[in-house]
Amino acid sequence: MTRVATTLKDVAKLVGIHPATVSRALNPRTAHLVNPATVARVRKAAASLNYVPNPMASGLRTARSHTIGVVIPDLTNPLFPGMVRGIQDTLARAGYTPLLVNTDNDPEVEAHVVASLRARRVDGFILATARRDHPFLLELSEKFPVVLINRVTESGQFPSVTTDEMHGIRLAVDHLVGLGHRAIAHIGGPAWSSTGHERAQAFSRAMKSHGLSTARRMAAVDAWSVESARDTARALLTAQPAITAVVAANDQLALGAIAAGRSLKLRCPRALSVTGYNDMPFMDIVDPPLTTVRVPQHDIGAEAARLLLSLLRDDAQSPVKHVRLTPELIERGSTAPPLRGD
Amino acid sequence: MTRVATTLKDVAKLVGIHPATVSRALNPRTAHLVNPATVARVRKAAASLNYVPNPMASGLRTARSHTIGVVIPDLTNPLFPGMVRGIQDTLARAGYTPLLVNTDNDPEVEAHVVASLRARRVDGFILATARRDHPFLLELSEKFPVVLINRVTESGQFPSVTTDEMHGIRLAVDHLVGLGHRAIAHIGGPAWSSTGHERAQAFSRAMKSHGLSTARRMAAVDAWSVESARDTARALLTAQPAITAVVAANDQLALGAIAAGRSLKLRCPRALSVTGYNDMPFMDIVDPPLTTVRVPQHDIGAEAARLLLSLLRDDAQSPVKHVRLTPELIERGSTAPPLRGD
DNA sequence: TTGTAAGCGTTATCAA
DNA sequence: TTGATAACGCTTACAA
Repeated sequence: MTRVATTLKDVAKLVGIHPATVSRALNPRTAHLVNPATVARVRKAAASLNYVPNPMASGLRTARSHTIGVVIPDLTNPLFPGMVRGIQDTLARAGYTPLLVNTDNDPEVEAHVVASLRARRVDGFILATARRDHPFLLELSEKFPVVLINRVTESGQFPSVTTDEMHGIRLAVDHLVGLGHRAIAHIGGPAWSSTGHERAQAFSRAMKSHGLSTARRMAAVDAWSVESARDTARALLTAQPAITAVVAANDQLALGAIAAGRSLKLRCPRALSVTGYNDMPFMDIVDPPLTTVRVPQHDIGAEAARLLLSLLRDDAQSPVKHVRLTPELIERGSTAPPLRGD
Repeated sequence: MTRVATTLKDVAKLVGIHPATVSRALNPRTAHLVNPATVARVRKAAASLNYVPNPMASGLRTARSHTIGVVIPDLTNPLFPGMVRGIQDTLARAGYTPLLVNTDNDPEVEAHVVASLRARRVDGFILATARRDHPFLLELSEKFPVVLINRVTESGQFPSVTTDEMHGIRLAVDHLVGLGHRAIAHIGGPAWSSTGHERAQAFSRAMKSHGLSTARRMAAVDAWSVESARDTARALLTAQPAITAVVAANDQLALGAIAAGRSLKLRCPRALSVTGYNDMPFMDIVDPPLTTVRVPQHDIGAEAARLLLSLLRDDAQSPVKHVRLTPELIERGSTAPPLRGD
């Protein structure tokens, strides 16, 4: 269990030069300052000794950890692993390491984990926690490069990577209207959620553009869970029996809506069509296979990482960038023409 | 974007004492060496300045990063997020940070990511990559505390956290036999996989203990994927039409077996019963709901982290520990009595 | 109980 | 083009 780490000094001794020169030779940004022949000898010696720079030493000296804080609600929510891999893959290629933490959608936990990441001296943050309030976001962004995932603020003042929620929800609504549905309801996300909020707005507009009413057909859940959606959808479907289709704000809520329908003898898709959002893994083999709006999870993560890396490079304050990706509709078995129009 | 970090020196100046004393006062392991009154003053001053120790500085000095390398095949495989959260939650409480990397089941990638974790000076490793060969495992374990997840070596020489595969597979076989099945097949994992290997062995023994034959009823897939399982199961079911039930080595393979049966007009569960292994998210709402062996994902991760932490504490070489957790059978809709015995 | 001082492995500044 | 040196912030003998 002995840890023998070779250092710059060891390499220097082997080559017979000063450690500082070894440092310069090995660092791509300073290698041009040193005699190419020496660089070659240093490289060879370093390789032969399995020299690997100590990131704690260089981090201490340079005040950069080459580490990025990644804050998500919950890794076991199937929406996130794809995004996290996009982040990991992209950061790794640039020599950065993500430090991943979960908030469980609890603002206090979020404050705590962000503090712990700051204690770890991360160089920047990727935040995938889509709350509408953002108590410490402004302060954080003054001190660190921050990229928001799946979430923007009203002011658009923070760099972000999002999908076009308006477009995604419109795809779902258009699809249902195309099938002949008129009485379409929305099961929205929790009130504190920014994506939930946006998708509800998008639903309103899409319906309006078709000249359809949303009155008494919009409900919001307490939590992004199948159970919460089941209760909410059940109440809504009971109160508004004319409803023939539901646009849910994400896949879990769609599954809840389908379960609610089933409990009311409204089989999906015959008596009730339901669309989801996200296209989580296995949504193609649930019963019935879920028609849903697919968001490019890996791409979102990759773009967020790229954006943050560019922020890390530019000391100059370039204008705040927003990357917007386009979702697509995946038509499966949970949607069908209504039994009868109304 | 100015980074102002307070240091020990700042705190010392405020209190009017030497930085070394501040260090001692703030470190729980040395606080007893310092006057309680001073400790109190230091704590107050540190809090007022928002002092947070710089882990790069202390890490450089102590040669410990308080960081753990966690190596998994692929985060987007639903088996792993639960385990990772178990690891994260447990390590965080002990002040350790996991560094998560994926191998995509590629030994070369694995070698690369392990090297990058060593470069980052992790204090130990949790390896969830269940290959039967282990080229660098011995060397790695000589230099670092290592805990294996979901995998043991024949010699049992490395600390590990596993589930009782023998028991889990037996639960599935007993369940099917109890339903009246006799011609039970096994769709096994890839040849390189240690869990695949063990579950196949477990299947053989469980069948033997019931006096049932496994001849020509065991196949292995090329990869842990639904597609690979579909092809393998299709071939097996075509060649051995008497088969009435399949024990799959994991949930994906079970889904593939169900799809294969469907393509052969063998509806699950009426004409073909299928069991899975792991109980991934949403296996309760696929079509049909999957009967499967549930492994306690979060617990596995948590136990692995605990075990590694204990290794980190004990310099003494205590005997190699193996934690074995017990899986349970979750009976759902993919299993039923056979149409007719044989 | 506290202070002193050295050093962990790098990088950056300055001088040669 | 290279060498010398100091410093990053912390911990830990050792001395007082």
